[in-house]
Amino acid sequence: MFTLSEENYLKAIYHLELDTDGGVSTNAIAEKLATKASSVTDMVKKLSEKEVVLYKKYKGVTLTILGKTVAANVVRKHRLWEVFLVEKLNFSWHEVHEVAEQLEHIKSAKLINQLDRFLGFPTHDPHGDPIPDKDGNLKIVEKSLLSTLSKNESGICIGVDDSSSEFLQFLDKKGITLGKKITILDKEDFDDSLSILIGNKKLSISNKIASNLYIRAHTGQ
Amino acid sequence: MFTLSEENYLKAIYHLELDTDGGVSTNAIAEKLATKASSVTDMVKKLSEKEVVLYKKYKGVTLTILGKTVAANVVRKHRLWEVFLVEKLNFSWHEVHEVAEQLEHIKSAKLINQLDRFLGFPTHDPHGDPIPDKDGNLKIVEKSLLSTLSKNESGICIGVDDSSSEFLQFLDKKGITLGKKITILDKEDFDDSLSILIGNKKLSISNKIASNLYIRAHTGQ
DNA sequence: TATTATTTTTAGACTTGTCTAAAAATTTAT
DNA sequence: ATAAATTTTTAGACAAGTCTAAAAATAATA
Repeated sequence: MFTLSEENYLKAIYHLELDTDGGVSTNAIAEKLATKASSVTDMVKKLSEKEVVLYKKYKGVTLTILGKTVAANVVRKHRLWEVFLVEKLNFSWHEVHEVAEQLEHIKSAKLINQLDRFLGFPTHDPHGDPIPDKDGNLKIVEKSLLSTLSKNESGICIGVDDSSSEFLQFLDKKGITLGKKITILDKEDFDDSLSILIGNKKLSISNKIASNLYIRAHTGQ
Repeated sequence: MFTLSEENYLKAIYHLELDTDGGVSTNAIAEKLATKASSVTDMVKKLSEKEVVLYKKYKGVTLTILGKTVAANVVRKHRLWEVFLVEKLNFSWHEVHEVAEQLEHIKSAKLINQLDRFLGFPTHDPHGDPIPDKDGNLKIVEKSLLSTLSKNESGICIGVDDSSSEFLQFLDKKGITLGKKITILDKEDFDDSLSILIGNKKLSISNKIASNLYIRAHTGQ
């Protein structure tokens, strides 16, 4: 069994490994968890003894198969609870993270399996991130940033890169939600801003926004 | 804000105060929490400084108004989650306690208010215990033990005293559930066992069982 | 390659909540 | 009312997880 703190470290390493090649550095973990490098070293030794990470001094850490499974399970719980909060308890997508951070540590296999069933076995959380299955595997969807599309191309909005509360609230205000079709009407060379069609509305969005929205390719019109 | 441990102490004292006159003793708290008296003394001092209990050395503790509010809120959360687990996730009433012990410590006012609404503002948990309202008040129902009824009297089963997993599973097996009408057909002087009518079934139950079932008076036939 | 800068680890300390063993207070019984 | 038994508190220790400051290893730069 793992403590709350251990689970948080495993989750952080799990997320960091996704966009790092080679081991995850002590400092990267420290920054992600808002803690000190010395604390990370201590914990990483503990996790290494528990055989959930591989650790070589000064060389960073990687998750073992076991560690990856544990971490994916925490992520699974986090995302299922987010779905619950949004679908059943009328939370907005920018309100769920803080509460899900607590709920993800509740220990009960039956609870999470029944919750999964109750929610209709969802595959993605409210931010468009995939929900790992019971074995920790997640279905990869080929996705691209909205900013990489060309004029007249279109796609379905499937997720966000930056999931800060401010950004999510901004999207709410503009009416940009998951599942909507977005078409590039025009690209402005001057500042890389975009003119897009979403639903039946025309919007102008900055490149910064477009670089934080994920799109699934959408063939046909 | 209170730590998980502090909340558990407050909840224990809250429950113990209900059937104690005068302060709650150190040993009673220690027994309830399966800890040592010396640990209780330490914690009680801490709680006293936080002004949630009144504490006089060697004289036991009582909750302050603030302490009672905090404790009642933890109990409220525990019981609402129990309702959720049984009504929405198909848990049996003997499976809910352990999970609710974890869920009761999740901190989010919105979460618990929305959960309350989602469940239809229930007044009692699956064991028949009342759910405190937002201010910590609970509606008292005049209830009596089944064992105190006389021959030919009847009432509605509204709760259990002993909520151990074994007892609850026993009740499941016998078909004794909350809300059912129970009529005393006969009382056996020899061993104080009872012959009862529940639904359209006749059952013979021991005095021990009858002393753990709460009944609300039921006028009329 | 030698030196500087950065990253990582070690060493020692602190907090929370717990424990054991012994001392002090209270209660019970003779 | 004094002695014995019980309860409660104190004193000191320990584990988990964190921190600061200093040392060691690695990486970057001249």
